[in-house]
Amino acid sequence: MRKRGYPLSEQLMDALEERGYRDTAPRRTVARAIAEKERHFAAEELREQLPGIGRATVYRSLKILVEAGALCRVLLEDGNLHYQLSHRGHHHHLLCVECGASEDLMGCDIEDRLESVADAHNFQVSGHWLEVYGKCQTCRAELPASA
Amino acid sequence: MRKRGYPLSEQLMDALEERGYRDTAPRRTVARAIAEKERHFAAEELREQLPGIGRATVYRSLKILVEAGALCRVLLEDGNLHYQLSHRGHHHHLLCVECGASEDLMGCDIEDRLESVADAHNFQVSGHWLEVYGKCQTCRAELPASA
DNA sequence: TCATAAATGATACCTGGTATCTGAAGACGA
DNA sequence: TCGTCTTCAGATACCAGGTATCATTTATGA
Repeated sequence: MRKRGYPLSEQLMDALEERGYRDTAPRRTVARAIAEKERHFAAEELREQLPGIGRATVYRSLKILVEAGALCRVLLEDGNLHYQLSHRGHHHHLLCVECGASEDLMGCDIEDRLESVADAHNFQVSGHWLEVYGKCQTCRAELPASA
Repeated sequence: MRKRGYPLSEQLMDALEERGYRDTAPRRTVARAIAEKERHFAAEELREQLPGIGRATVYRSLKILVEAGALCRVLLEDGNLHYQLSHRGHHHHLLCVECGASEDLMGCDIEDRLESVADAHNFQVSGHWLEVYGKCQTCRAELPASA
């Protein structure tokens, strides 16, 4: 849950401290860089942006932030794995293939539908992965060719 | 579409020939190995099973079989990519996390639901990726603990 | 302040996959 | 059946993204 009134990077650090992780300078640097991201990003992209921070540290930080629910993984259409700031709790993404924007899809009824379809196969659902690709509102307006 | 009455490996070869690929001994070997698979499998697993076939050949064969629609990719819960024989056409998988079985989900109405949810966000859907994880009928019967 | 556990960064390694290149094999017309 | 042309195969080098290892540094709490 992103809260207003204090910096996003602090919220990331808080999420780590809640889970017993220490407050260190490299982690703050990573958190600040992530907090400035407006889009989903690749791990390697983040690393290149932080030449002073070790590779392992960047990857470790991403991993624990995902565990803490502050970041989530995004699977791109080309199979690459990206990260983005997360509303905690289960949700999906509408990913724009034009501009890379991503919109969160929360509290939709796709889960219910899945459950009932799976039920019909006597299958007990424990999890799922869903990413939706397409064109966002802005890009539809800019490129109305196939709208 | 898998047809009855002639070997699956022949159907795989046919799918390749339809697309202009040649009928070669290594490809037949790969096709036969794939045809015997009852589960989704990793590329590397297939390769180890075929020590006489070059690494590149195995990967190339998988690639063109996917392009030809005879195989499809499966994203496992742990993020690994596997392959499995495909009913041609768009479908999803119910993947059992206990035994690895996978059931195809065709002609369900999840797409429609996606469309309408996306519509509400002024988002034009062009594609999606969906995998469903859980427990299949057989495993539910064997391990009724959390059924 | 100090002891201790945790974190860091350098680096080696691993996994899964692709690119390159040379020789071999299939396709096909004469 | 032969010759030619194209595709294919296999070896191997390479690459990307990520993890393991380990000596050193740092945060933390008594």
